[in-house]
Parts: sequence; structure tokens; C-alpha cells
Amino acid sequence: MQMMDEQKRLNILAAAAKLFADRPFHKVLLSDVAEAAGVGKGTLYIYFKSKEDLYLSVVYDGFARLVDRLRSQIDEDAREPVESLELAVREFIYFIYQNPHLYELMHTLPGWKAVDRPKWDAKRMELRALLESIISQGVLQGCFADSNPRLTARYIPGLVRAALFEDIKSVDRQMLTDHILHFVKSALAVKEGLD
Amino acid sequence: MQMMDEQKRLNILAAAAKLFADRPFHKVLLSDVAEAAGVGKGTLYIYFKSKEDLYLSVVYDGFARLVDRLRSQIDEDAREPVESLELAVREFIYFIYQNPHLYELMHTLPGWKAVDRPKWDAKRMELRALLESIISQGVLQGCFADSNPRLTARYIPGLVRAALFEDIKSVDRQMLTDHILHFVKSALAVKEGLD
Amino acid sequence: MQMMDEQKRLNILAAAAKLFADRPFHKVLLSDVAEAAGVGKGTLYIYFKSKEDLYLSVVYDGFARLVDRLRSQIDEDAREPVESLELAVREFIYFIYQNPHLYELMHTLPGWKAVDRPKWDAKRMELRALLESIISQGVLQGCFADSNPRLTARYIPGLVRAALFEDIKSVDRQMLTDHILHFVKSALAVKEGLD
Amino acid sequence: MQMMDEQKRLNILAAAAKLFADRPFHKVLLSDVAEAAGVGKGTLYIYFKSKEDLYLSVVYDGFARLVDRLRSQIDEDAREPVESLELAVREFIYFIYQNPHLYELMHTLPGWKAVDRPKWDAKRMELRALLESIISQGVLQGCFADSNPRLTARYIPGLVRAALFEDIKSVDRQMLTDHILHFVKSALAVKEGLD
DNA sequence: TATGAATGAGGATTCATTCAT
DNA sequence: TATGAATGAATCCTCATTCAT
Repeated sequence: MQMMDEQKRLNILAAAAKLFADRPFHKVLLSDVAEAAGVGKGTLYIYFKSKEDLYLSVVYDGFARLVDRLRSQIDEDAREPVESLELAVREFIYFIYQNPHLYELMHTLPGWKAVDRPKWDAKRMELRALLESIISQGVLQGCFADSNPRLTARYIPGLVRAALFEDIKSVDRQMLTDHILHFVKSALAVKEGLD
Repeated sequence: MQMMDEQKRLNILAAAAKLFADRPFHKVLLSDVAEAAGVGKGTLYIYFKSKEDLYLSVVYDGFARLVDRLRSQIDEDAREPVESLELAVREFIYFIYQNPHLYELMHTLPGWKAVDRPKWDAKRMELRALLESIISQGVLQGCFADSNPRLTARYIPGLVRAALFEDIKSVDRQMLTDHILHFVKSALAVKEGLD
Repeated sequence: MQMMDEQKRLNILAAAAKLFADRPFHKVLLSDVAEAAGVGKGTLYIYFKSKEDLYLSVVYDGFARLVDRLRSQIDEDAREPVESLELAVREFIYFIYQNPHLYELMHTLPGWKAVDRPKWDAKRMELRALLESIISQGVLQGCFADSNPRLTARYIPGLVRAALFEDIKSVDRQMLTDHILHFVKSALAVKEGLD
Repeated sequence: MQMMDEQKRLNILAAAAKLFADRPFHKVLLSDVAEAAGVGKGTLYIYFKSKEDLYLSVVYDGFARLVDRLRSQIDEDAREPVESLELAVREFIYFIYQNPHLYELMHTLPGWKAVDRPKWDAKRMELRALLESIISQGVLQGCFADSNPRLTARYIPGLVRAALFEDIKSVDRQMLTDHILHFVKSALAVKEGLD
């Protein structure tokens, strides 16, 4: 299945993402996807094994993009942990703002037996590790206080997600970003006196 | 089509909840639900208009139960805001622990056109108002610092949710609860000096 | 299945007749019939073996009523053939006017395997014989000319039926009756000269 | 959903006609139709919106064929009214002989809410107009006597139908045709003396 | 006898998938 | 490689029928 036309694959993926984001899986027809992508229905099967495969590809694709983007932003140049955390949160907010449903889709994965678990888990771990290392770094450097950075790393995406859920457009993004950052930084703040 | 037997309705709801929690909507067959509930397939249609109606009822039902439980716990006797917050978080964790998928389902609702929006929004608002009032109370009493309790009220569920997502069983609940509480309380802690 | 309440059976029959006359068999629900008849759904099964049985009973019942009515009208007192014919045609028109669909239903019978053919055929023959005898009588008495009264006996119902089909209400009944009578009498008129 | 293959549509129509003619609507399964037509069940839905649509198409199709056939026969070359009438009756008999159920089906139409009334009414009117004009023509030319050709035009189909109903095969067609023609012509005969 | 809640066989319909072109 | 007409497996839903009351 050597793709002759990687661009076409991406077109399909993009068209499908839009549709899967708007309605539940079973309400998205492959004929809709084909039309939206400007290809024939049969063509979908050249690039994807099945509807399920297409769906999972859409979700994985989006998630991987988020992680990669995050990593490259943070790696770009070494920073202070506080700076890195800010960047990560901003990046997160930006991404979810742009792809309001992708993060959602990830959560429906269990039950899709055909998922390539190792691939997914690796990507998810990558994200957690990224956040965890920022916090751990901060703890080491004394600018954060956290007894379990691994757990905290799990909170952040959910927190951002919840903040943006549903009525995204009604919230001022700048204000939201500031508030989230302040919230997280306070939570990790080193307190005077003993804990 | 009058509900003669509310208990039977609840049986169906419970059976359906289990199944919908395990697999995506389109992989849950009504015959499975009927069997699991110990009723005939036709009976489902006495209590629910359609598969979609059943699904949405499952989700709403679970959510309403969470909110009601939360409220009754908190209202039970007036408390200190810190205490109320602890209670709410514990309650949340407990609930999601018991209904790992229900909170998830809520997020897939947009796109289910048939949803009775007003009903849903009211319940969601109820939850947010509950949390918000706890925090606002704390701010007034000087035990919390928060420039926007309304936003914070939105973070908490997502934060808990993310913490428990996926590998719930691998996390020690007591430890997790302590960590989340500490995290949230730190985030809302009143700092020495000015903000 | 000794009917305890013949009146109830007739109520059901009447309610069903109205419904079956308005829509095709498969669009008439037994729950509709039950409601219209003011009885429970289960009660229908006390009086009729099945939906099909009810349907066939409705049709047979109406048809038998027509034939009996016709016979009693004609037998009432012996008449001239012309007079009898007039009476029969008038009776026919009246009946179809009152039961616009019943005559129709009769025509859908083949294919309803469960029909009690002998019973039906007997009734149908009775009607034909009735008409045939009137005409034959007229031929014998020299007031009608017809080489095959048996065939003519078959035309008359269809002719009336067609006249009244569909837009019954738009036709003036008196005028229609006169025209039909004139048409039939002309057709049977004894001609001067040879045939 | 564009009809790519008109022939296939006609095959389906023909297969369905045969089945609908033999049993009532609800006893005809679409799987039977598909098999009889030599196509897959899904294919039926490419050419017809629903079972009901298929059914109505079958009926309309047959009726339209009758009317068209009649018209072309009569128009073929201008004739004497008597000749035209004979032709029409013969044509009618022939058609009903070949399609014993189609004419029947037409009468069950009210109650099929989905019918395209204008289309049907137009076709029905076409038939009536055809017959009416023949008779009117005859009246004008002095070979027929009829005070209301429009009504007479309605009788003829029903008369033929009734004659052929049920035990069609037991009747000698030639004899029947002669008798019907004689009946109708007598009914329209110009009488000596005044009307 | 009368009921109507419960049932599940039955069938219309959908839509992912195939394959001839 | 690209297509979309054709397919039929899969499944929701209906509704005649039953039966406990």
C-alpha cells in the first residue's frame, strides 16, 4: 500500500477529522467523507483499511501532531522550568482551541479493539514524560514544589480541556490562559515554612 | 406507554450504562442491552424512544446522579469552604471511580442532535454553580485566593477526570485523592504578600 | 369461543371497518382498532382469531349485509322486473355510498389464503343469482333483451362501483342514479327489428 | 443515485409487479423482489426510495401503460366512434386479461399518503377524457345517445373489470367481449322515438 | 371475560465494503 | 490508481400476539 499521493491521504484525513469532530462515529458516512475530501468512496479504501482505521488514524494523527509540536517548542532552546511550563500550557490551549474535538476523541478509544495500543501508549507517555520532566526539573531547581510530578503531569491536559469544553468561544482566551497559568503555578508554588 | 414500573426502567438504564461504557455506541446492540437487563427487546421501546434516547438517558441519568449526590453531601450541614471543597473533590473522585465512563460520555454529547439541551445545560450549570459557590465563599472568608472562581469551578472536574483516565486501577486512590486535594488547595492558597 | 357479547363484536367490526376502509391493511394497527372500538387490545383476540381474521370478517360482514339487504328489499313484494332492477341499482348505489370502501376490499381477497372460500363464494353467487334472476325474469316476460343475463349480472356492481369511485362526493347522487338506471335499462331494452 | 441502467429499473418493476399482484403488500418481502429481479436487496433502494415507493411505481407504471396503449391504438387512425369504442373496450379487456391485478391495485391507492396525486389524477383524467371524447363524438355524429358521456366514460372500465373479476379464466373471452360490446352499444343506442 | 404490559419474530432499511471498469 | 454501482450482512424497530392479573 505504498501511497502514491501522500497529499491525498492528508486531504482525506483532514476532511474526516472535521466530520468526526462534529458527530459521533456512527453518524459519519464514508460517502460524506469521500465527498468532503473530493474523492470517490472506493479511494478511501486505498488509503485506509476500514472506517475504523480511518477514524483511529484521524485521532492518532491529531494527537501526534500535538505532542510533536509541544516537544519541538520546548526543545527549541533550553529554558527555565517556569518558562517551559508556561509554554506548554499555552501550546495546549492553542491546540485545543484549534482542534476542539481531537482531544475528546482520544478518550473514546478504549473499546476500539483494533487500536495499535503500543503506538498510542508510546505517544501518550511521550506527552506525560514531557510535562513530568518540566515539573521534576522545577522541583530539582527549587522553583516548584510537588510530591508527585507524574500525577500533576496528568492533571494539566484535563484541566485545560475542561476549561475549554463546550462553550469555548464564549471565553476570552487571553484571560483564560492567564488564569490557568496562575492556577497551575500557584499549585506548584514553593511555600514559605513547611508543608 | 406510561412507565408502569420505574424499577424496570432503572434496570434497563443500569444494564445499558455498563455496555455503553465498554464500547462505542455503534458496537452496543439493543439485543445485548435487552438480554443484560433481562427484558425483551420490545420492552426497551416501551421505556425509551430509540437507541439514541436510551443512550442519552444513560448519560444524563448518571450525570444528574452525580450532581444530586454532590449537592446533598455539601448541603447536609454547612461547612467551612475548605471542608466543602475537600468533600466535593472526594465525591468526584468516588463517582468517577464508580462510573469510569459516564463523565466521558458527557463530552461526546454535542453532535447528538436529539439532546434536550436546556435540561443538560441546567444540570451542568448546577454543578458549576455548586463548585463556584464553594470557592467564592472561601474567597470571601479569606481562606481562598482566586480571581475567577467560575473558571476554577470548570477545572476541577476535568482535572479529576484526567487523573483517573485510562489506567484508573493502577493508581492508589488514597494517594491520588491526597495529591489532588493538595494540588487544588495549593492553587487556591492565600499567599503572603500581594498577589 | 361462545361470544358473550355480540354487541361488542359488532362494535369492533364497525370500528375496524372504518379503519380498514381508510388505509391499507398494514397501516391499520390493532391498537388503533382497539382504541376506536373502546376495548382493550387483548379483547380483540377473544372475538377474532387474528388480524387477518378480523379483516376478512369486516369485509365478509359488509358484503353479507349488502346481499341480505338487497334480497329482503326485492323479496318484500313481488314486482315487475324493471321495478326490481331499479330497486337493486338504487340499493347498490345507496350501499356503496354508505360503505365506499367495502366493495373495494372484496377485490383484494385473492391472496388472503385464510379466506373461507365456500362461504364467500356462496355469498357472491347469491348476489349474482339475485341480479341474474331479475334479468332472466325480464327476458322471459319480454321486457328485457339479453343473451346472457349471468354476465350482465356481473357488470352491474362494477358499473356502479366505478361510477362512485374516488370522487363520490362530487357527483350528484340523484342525477347519477337516473343516469345509471337509464344506461342499464337502455342496454337491456328490447329493440325493434332484429338484434 | 442516478439511474444508470433503465433496464434494471424495469426488471425490478416487472418482478415486483408479479409479486404484488399475487399477494397483499405486506406479504411481499423485498428480499423476494430482489431475488425475483436478480439483484441485491440494496439495489432496490438505488432505484426506489422505499417499499411503498416501489409498490406505487408498479401500479402507476402499469396504469400509464394501459392509458398510453389505449391512446395510441385509438389515435392510430381516425375512426368512426363505434369503431373506436369497440377498440377501446377490446383493448381494455385485453389489458386486464394480461394484468389482472393492476387495475385492482389502483383502487387501493387512497390511504397511501405518499402518492403523487397530480400525476395520478392526470393519468386517470386522460383515460376518462379519451373515452368521453369517443362517446361525445358519437353523440355529435348521431350514432350514440347519451345525456352525460362523462359518466358513461366512468362506467366502462368498472364494467369490464367486474366482468373479468375473480374467475377470469373460466370465461370465454371472445364471448365475453362480444357481450360487453353489445351491452355497451345497446346502452348507447339511438332509440326510435324520443328519449 | 377483559386487559395492556411484555414479548420477540420478522422485515425494512442502511451503509461499509467490494470489484468491474 | 480511481471510481461508484452493486451488494447483503447487520440491526434497529414495529407490532401482532400472548398471558398474568
